Amino acid sequence: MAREVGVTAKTVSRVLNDDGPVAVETRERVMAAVTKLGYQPNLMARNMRVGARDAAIGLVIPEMGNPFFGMVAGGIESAVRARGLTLIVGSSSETADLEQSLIATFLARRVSALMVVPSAASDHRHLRTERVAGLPIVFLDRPAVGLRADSVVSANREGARSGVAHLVAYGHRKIGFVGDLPATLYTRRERFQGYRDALDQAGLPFDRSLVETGHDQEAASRAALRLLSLDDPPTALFAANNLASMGTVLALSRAGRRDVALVGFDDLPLAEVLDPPLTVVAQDPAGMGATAAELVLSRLDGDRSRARRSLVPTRLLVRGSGELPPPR
Amino acid sequence: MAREVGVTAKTVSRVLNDDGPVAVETRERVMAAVTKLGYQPNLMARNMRVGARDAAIGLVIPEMGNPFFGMVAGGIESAVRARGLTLIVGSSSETADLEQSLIATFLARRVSALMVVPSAASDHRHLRTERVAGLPIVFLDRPAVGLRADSVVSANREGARSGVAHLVAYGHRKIGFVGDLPATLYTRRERFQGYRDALDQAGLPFDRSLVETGHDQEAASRAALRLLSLDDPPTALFAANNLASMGTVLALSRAGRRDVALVGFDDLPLAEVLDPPLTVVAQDPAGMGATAAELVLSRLDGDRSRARRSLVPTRLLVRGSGELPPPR
DNA sequence: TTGTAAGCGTTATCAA
DNA sequence: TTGATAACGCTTACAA
Repeated sequence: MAREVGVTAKTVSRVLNDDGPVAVETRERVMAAVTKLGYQPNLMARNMRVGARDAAIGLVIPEMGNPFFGMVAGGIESAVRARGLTLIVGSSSETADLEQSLIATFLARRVSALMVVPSAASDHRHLRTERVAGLPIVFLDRPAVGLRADSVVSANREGARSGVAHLVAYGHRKIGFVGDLPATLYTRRERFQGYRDALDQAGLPFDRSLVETGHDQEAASRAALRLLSLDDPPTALFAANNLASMGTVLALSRAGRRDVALVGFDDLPLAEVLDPPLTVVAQDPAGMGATAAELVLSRLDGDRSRARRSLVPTRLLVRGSGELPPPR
Repeated sequence: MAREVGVTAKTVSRVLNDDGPVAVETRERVMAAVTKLGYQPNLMARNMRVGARDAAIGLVIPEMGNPFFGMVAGGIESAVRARGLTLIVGSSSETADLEQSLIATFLARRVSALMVVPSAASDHRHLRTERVAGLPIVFLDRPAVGLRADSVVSANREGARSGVAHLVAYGHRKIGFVGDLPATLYTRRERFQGYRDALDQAGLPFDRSLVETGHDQEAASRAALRLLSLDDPPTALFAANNLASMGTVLALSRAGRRDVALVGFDDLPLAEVLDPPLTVVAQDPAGMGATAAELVLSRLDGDRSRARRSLVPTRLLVRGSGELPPPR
């Protein structure tokens, strides 16, 4: 395009890429034309010729609106920015179909790497070809299904165990579990295991009726209310994710109950201001993104070691709601 | 690539695009090879040949972690998904430089449209060329600077006015303003104007000492505390964005003050559970994203009418904190 | 210091 | 129904 202006064709390329030698006067004429025409070299053409992949990382998350994934994306982006990589994000609405088609789009686009927060029912066998071809693929928050691949997940089980053990340490012997759906979801299962671990370690019996489930804030709220209206209700609750926490807080607030202890998994913005302030097992979403990004970068740099699972530690933030003693 | 398998070259293209006539048997052989090799046509090459732009929309936001922008992105994405467009997101960290370089990357990538939440100090004159070339460009949350272009923004001024008028209606005559930084930011200025509008309409004097500022939650908290410790302190506060709201709530909670009325701009997740529940002027981030997306789509469909500014209405959510009367 | 030819993977055009 | 050829905008390799 800019070749109309000066006189040449590929000299422009030389100028723009600081490639071969260029006469000062030529360079200036070219640059002038470039700024005048607002010329932008076509990246697609360049990549195709060079055989390079698109300088982008494809990220699939279940839901854009969820701040947890927003912070994950933020962690990735800042870790990756220095390398000139941009982030392409798509949301799967937690469905396997959309996830697949997003991944297909990313692959057709020849992204440099793939990062996926798998939806509940998805399967990743079809990515084997790409994996062996050397495309960096990292799974976030939940591991891959049917594929050995890198993954970065929270210390869900240990975190949940510590949260529940905290309640046990304050004297609770009947502790309700408010989980999300579907119950087959990796994080849900792991955190549930942590809950059981804590009970086992304390020699407390597992009571199936103390487990309730809700897939959004309102449903979680109802789930918490069901637990509280049992004949022999729990004296403490453990909420297994941020929506469950919010729902449970809502339920307690509506019921005017300030006597029920509560520990939530995942931190909330105003946790400190609640009454009582909310004790949580905090995750580190930005750290998770950054860890995954570093893993991807090392893979791009040629690290071919075998797939690893990275565990991002959680932190118990003691604020009040988890330290309420059982009534007596 | 798949041409090794069958016998042909561009017949594959015919099959994959349902183009010319293809023998049933040929089609089957091709499809077989495609699935066997996991073949994905190279989108970059296709776009280059067809002269089409990349089927992606470039979105620049100031901060990934902020749920407000996450919801905006979500609104865009779902509105645009049906058209087969994907979303490319970059964050500018609220700096003009990064914003510019992100935009340049998107342009080099030949995105089909550009959506920008401008950072505070940026200027968009350089986008004129693209605009006149017909590239859809929409500014979100804040309008463009130095460029006539489509924009979709909240009804900041009217929303703020109604929030402050609400406080006035409950008898307050000294109302503090907790804003964010920089004070030159469009949303900040508009909401401040709304605040003044409400005072004017009520015949209340404007008092410069009742205006304080903080650029994050902690700073906003300190700002609120400064207002409360004035000799003649305000009986009500208006917080001009979500961070300011959270900081103010924090300050009131720490100071144990339940007697100060508060209206926040932008809703918060647990607003309902706070004590007192938080009255807010709610924005509609997902709606904002959807509106912007529809604007872009109509532009892509050839709508060349002149640039328009779309105002997304706000909604006053009455919950308690804004209805506290002044002490007497 | 600059130009020429070729080719990246795809599709439009025309011929077989 | 299929193939050959050229072209999209760029860069590599080599020649001028």
